[in-house]
Amino acid sequence: MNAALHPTIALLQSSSLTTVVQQEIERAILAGEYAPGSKLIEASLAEKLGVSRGPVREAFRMLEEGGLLRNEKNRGVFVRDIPMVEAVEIFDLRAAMDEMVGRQLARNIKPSQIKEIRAMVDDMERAVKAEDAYNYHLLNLKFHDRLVEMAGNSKLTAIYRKLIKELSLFRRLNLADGWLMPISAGEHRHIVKAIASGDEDAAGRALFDHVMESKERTIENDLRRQARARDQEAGIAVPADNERPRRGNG
Amino acid sequence: MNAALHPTIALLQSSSLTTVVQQEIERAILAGEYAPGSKLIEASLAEKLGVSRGPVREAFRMLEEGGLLRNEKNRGVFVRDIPMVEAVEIFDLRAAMDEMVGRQLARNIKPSQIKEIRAMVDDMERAVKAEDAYNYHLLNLKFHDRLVEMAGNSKLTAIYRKLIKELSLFRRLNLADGWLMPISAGEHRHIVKAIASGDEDAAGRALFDHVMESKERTIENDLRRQARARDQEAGIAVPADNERPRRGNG
DNA sequence: TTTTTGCAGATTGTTGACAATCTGAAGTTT
DNA sequence: AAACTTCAGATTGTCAACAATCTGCAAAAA
Repeated sequence: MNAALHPTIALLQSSSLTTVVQQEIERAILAGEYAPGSKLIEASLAEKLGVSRGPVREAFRMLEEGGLLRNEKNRGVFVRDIPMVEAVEIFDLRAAMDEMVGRQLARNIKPSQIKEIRAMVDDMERAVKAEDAYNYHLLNLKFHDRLVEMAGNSKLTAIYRKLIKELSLFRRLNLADGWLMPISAGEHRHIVKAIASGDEDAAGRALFDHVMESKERTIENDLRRQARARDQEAGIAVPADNERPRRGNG
Repeated sequence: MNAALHPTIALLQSSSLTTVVQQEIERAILAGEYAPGSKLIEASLAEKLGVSRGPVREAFRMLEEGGLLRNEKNRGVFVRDIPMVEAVEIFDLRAAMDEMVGRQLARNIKPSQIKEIRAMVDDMERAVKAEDAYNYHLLNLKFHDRLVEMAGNSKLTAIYRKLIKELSLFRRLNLADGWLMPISAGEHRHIVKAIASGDEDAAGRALFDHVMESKERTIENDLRRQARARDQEAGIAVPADNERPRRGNG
């Protein structure tokens, strides 16, 4: 009888080799094991994972549609390298989505949820004091993800997460900006306060502005980085990136 | 050497059997040739399209990720049937996106573009006078698509189009509401006016409200429909014809 | 030297075959 | 009659082989 799906059963039903491969490749990419621009070879991956090329190809098509890979016919698939303009576009989109989230939460958030996100902000401030940039980064991702999730729009949540994944391919943000942590942390506290106050406009604006600030920081960071690269290029030869596709204009 | 990709060459480079199959299935679904909930059989489709099952499976994975198909392991893929709650979520998301579009256009739209969208509204009003609901529907889609496109955020455009496709699987909106055309048309004229005035808030609100109105109409439509179905069920047995592609109202 | 041409190996695109699983109907048992 | 079992046909999951295409290098030509 088809009774209430036991979790183990549900797991077996959903996981085919294709989905397992897809998840593993996605994990590896997001973990930085395959750098943006690098090429993924079907046969090698298939062998490494102990499957044939079929499931690998299917996983490639999923990740391609998901925005993590780029495919050039007869040449191969590459980890996508998000250009600056696209990162900016994503930030603008995120800002609109987060504004929507803020307004929604200001209207409907429950006391227990307020408590939860306050605790997250506390965790982040602890990370700031400990100057633990990496942990702060993780907590920051979790904080925003949780807010979106709390807004209760599953479609929004799904798309938001996709965007975050793509943005994580924009490695240039590098979060070397450790000195900005206190600013970001302060904004987070302000966001929570605005949400808790129930003021839709304030909460929406707080989140919108926060994302836009983040965007500006990223842009400045990138400009500095480019300048530094140009300076170096004047003296030393630029170390040619490995495995860059030639004909690519993604 | 690597001169400006001749269009024909670019076409051949991008089109593999997988992509062709993917586009054809997508076209068929959006044209209503496969009803939501109906099952797609790999072998049949492969034979019909004159290819083997491999490319069909790869296309399935792409369309699955794209939100048009649903996969159940060992059972097959089905055209997704968007439930009411998800349609509502999409409307809410669209509203936020369209608001963003409105604000952006109010700031940056060019005179030639204003002229263009004014012409589109004129076309729609002609369709209203002719009581041509189908054509109005197409023009309406085109109008909103063009606005989003003009906003100049390609990521936003891509996601917006995906959402519209999914929404089109929510057949229940039926656009039997021919009598609402004049209202919708009036809102369109108001949107253009707000954009042309350069008032960000007004333009954003005009588009936001327009989408929300559309959402409300869809909900009411669905409630009426459910009520009707319940009435019928009291007397006649409900014909449960799943799994049958129907030709009909496109 | 510089450019062109022509392989040989590597890699992707496609296919058909086989294995695993599901579906539904018949028959069997209770 | 209702529930359980069996089983054949249909369908999906996976694999390995073959075909088409690309890449890089070396020989030939300018």
